Amino acid sequence: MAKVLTSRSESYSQWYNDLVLKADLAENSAVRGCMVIKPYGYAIWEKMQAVLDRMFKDTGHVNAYFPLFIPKSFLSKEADHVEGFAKECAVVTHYRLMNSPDGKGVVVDPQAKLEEELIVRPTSETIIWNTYKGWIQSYRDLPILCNQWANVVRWEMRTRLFLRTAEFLWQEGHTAHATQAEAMTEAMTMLKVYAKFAEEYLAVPVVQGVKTANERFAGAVETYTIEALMQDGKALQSGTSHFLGQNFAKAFDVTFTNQEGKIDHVWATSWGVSTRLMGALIMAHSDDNGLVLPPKLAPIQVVIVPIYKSMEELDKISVVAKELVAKLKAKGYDVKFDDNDKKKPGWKFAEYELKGVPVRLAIGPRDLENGTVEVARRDTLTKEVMQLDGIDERIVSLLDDIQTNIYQKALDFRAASTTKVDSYEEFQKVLDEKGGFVLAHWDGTSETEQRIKDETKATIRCIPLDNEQEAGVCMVTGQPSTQRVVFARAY
RNA sequence: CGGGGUGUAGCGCAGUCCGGUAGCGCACCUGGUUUGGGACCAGGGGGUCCCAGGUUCGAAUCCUGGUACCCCGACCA
Repeated sequence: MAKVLTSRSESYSQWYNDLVLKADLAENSAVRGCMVIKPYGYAIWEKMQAVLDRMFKDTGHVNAYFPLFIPKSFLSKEADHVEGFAKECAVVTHYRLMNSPDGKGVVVDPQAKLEEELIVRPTSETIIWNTYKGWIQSYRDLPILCNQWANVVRWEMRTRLFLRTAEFLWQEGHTAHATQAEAMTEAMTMLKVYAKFAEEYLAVPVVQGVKTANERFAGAVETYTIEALMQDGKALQSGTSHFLGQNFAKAFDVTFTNQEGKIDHVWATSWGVSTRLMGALIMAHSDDNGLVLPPKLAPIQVVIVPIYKSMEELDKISVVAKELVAKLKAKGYDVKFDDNDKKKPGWKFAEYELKGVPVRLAIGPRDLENGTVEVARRDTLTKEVMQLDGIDERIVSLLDDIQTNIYQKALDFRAASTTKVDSYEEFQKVLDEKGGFVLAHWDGTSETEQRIKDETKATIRCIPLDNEQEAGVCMVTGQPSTQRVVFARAY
């Protein structure tokens, strides 16, 4: 088979770049740091959106939409928040262009300078809390459980398709509550939603945990995260849920009258996942032949390739194939019968492998004679001839098997890539030679965490929820510690 | 934002050192033979050589300045 991808062993990052481009997921655009998500890639994102949106609705949330632009003054109201985002904000300063005096093209009209500059949202807490102020008077107005699907802009210096782009798509939930406990429960609920989505749909096992102060979202009291492990041993933060306390309520003066008639600030959360999940999906499962997609999110779940010599043969195969397509579609699956006469079967096989289609069926003259069909599964690259009769039922269970199998594979990989260490020396050795999650004792200080980051490039990904308590000493300072935390080099 | 590399047909590249008016593979078009793992033969079309200046009789090639992408750092989801 012609090799179209750099192999993972040769260069993991090059493999990733090749794969995103060759599988037609996305490409770089004319705008620095911004990508074009191509139809095949966007179809995966749409499936993610559909599932997540359902999960949000099922947990009581509603969708709304807030402006792309945020008055500059809003951003500076919460001190930590502005500090966290100031360095990567795009700023709108003018609202009009004019013909260039030299006749070549257009220039910004200096007359059209904005009174107050507008920030292109890097996240929407500020504009939303400014809005919520008008929505909330009493505890009867609470909770507010809004989500928005939107694009945001963070002016990154170095970008990579899906993993870090200047503009990306995401959803951001913003909730307002009467009590601290309720807001905390909300942040947890959404973390669990993300974990469930990652594991059941992306087929990516995740560690749920809380971030350290160093890694916390700017403006949050606590940041909860789901951390996934990629095949190269690096961690990928795949979703975050923040307990914002009363920070934004105080910054935007959002108060309410509680049941006792007293005025209090509102409690808040925010939570989001982005097109970065595409990166997690790609890097968790795919191989040197191309994408491996979990059936639940694959745009095409089953493809049927006819093998034929004459048009008469194709016609006969089409009858069988179209019948099967109808059956599977009736069961809710996305099926494609590729009767394109311009491409040969071998080409199609390679192409659908590259694009990660979970199940490929081939039907040729031999199958018509024998009442069979060749079934190939993408995850294991194995083929089997099965009876055509009842094949739709077998495909349904096969798709389930594949979904389970790739999750199990990722889970096994994570187990094999998780190492407990008790000395700083061993820590560094494991990071360099093996990678993955490294569980170690830490004294709980930002100084030590920063030192480890400076010296090893590894960060604390999270302190797992329900973490096993275990007396020990910090591997760096020797100070007492009550539990191990998860370290890794990360994307 | 620092260091390095690369921009030549849709894609991947050679040509650049040593200046003389652009080539290879794949893809594309036409015809034929093919079709159970990226078919073959024959013919054909396609280029402001990243952009802007400069040097020169002449620039893909030399000089200056931009710009985009890739890799490695710093920053971040």
